[in-house]
Amino acid sequence: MVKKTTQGRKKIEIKKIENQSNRQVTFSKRRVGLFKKASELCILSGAEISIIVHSLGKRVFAFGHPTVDGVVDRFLNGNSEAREGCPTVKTRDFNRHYSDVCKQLDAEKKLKDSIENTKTPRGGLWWEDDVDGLGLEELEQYAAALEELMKNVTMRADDLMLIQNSSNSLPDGEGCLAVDETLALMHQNQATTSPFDYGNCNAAAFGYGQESI
Amino acid sequence: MVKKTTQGRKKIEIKKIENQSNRQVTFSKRRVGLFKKASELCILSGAEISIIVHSLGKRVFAFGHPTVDGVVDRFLNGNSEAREGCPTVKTRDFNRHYSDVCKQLDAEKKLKDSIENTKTPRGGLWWEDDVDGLGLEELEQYAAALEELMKNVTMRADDLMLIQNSSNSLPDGEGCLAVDETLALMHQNQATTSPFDYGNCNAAAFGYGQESI
DNA sequence: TACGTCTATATATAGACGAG
DNA sequence: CTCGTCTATATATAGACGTA
Repeated sequence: MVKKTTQGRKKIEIKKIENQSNRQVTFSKRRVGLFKKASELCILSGAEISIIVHSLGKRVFAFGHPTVDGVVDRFLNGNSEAREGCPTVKTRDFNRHYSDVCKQLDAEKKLKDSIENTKTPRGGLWWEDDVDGLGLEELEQYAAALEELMKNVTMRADDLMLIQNSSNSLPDGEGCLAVDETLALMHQNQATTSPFDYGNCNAAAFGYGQESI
Repeated sequence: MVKKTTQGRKKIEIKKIENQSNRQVTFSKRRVGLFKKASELCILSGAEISIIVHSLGKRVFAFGHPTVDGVVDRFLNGNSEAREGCPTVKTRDFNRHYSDVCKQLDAEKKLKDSIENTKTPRGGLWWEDDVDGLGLEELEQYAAALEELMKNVTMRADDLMLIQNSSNSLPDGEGCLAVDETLALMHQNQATTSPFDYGNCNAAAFGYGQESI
């Protein structure tokens, strides 16, 4: 019987791996692990997750959850009228302009989605690897997803400003009531804080060299 | 000695947790775990990662690696001239328009960054929890980050289309050489495929109800 | 060089509780 | 309810190899 060659998993320090080869391997393995975790979280808790990983070199990996489409459509074409009547900030026309691009991308995306779905029996989830250089379709989808998130954020920011403004300039809130209701419906507030501390995160030294990762 | 109350970790099936309470708990725990993994991956492999998590209810959680700023500036103000001379698709003016918004957000973000950094000694990493309802500043930052990613994606897509176009309409690529060089420099191609299979991912049933998560 | 596989071990975490 | 803590176990994965 030969000597056991593997002593099992070794403990490693969480700091940049200097050995290029090891780093590449670890990156691959852990990326898979991360995506798997994300997948599980999605399924278990029903959350919507998007992960974008820029490797040092050039690769872009992305993970995302089920068609981020319906929400987009709702936001773009749906009940956005309720917000139209109120004095919003400059983000509004940005949103409007954004709609056009989204439309275009959505069109292409929808087309490509059918193709993608056929070759991804998993259906709900889509992952894209090595986006640049190959997947124009994936990029479209990826972009659309980001846009959706973006819009969400912008909208929320817009909302907050709106609230802020209304409470400042017109404390009575007359004429903006509808919006406030919409907001309350969209996201009922619930403040909590959860501080994190993942060790020496600041120790991450970035070197944007021409690595092969 | 009392009877052992915990039999340790139990195996669970990867499918949507029906029990609302359990789901919430699992969501929190696993989200932390996911972020930690991401953090480790960032540090170990020196990658740049952004994670956006939309919980079912309204919360938005985000994780991101060191200031996604420098890249933005480079993309916005920097060497984007090389691309100006070539026939690009409609995404160009979108980018331009986008710049304005980015500028504004960047301005506010930069201001808030200093504040944020003071209260986050980790420096490199930033996380935002419970964005809506509280952090207008965080929203700005979040939005800016998304925008950056968005721009990356759009740009890549743009590039791909450009390449595609040039190879279609002008196979010789005359006049677009500079761009191709830029592209090659930006991301030297390297095609690989890594298929994934994380079990029954399609089993994820989404219910966008008014849950408390 | 770049990945699957194979251990043995380092971690993540489901469930149960206790504190707000 | 919403979270930290505490086990005991389910997973992830660092190294080492075989393969393409």
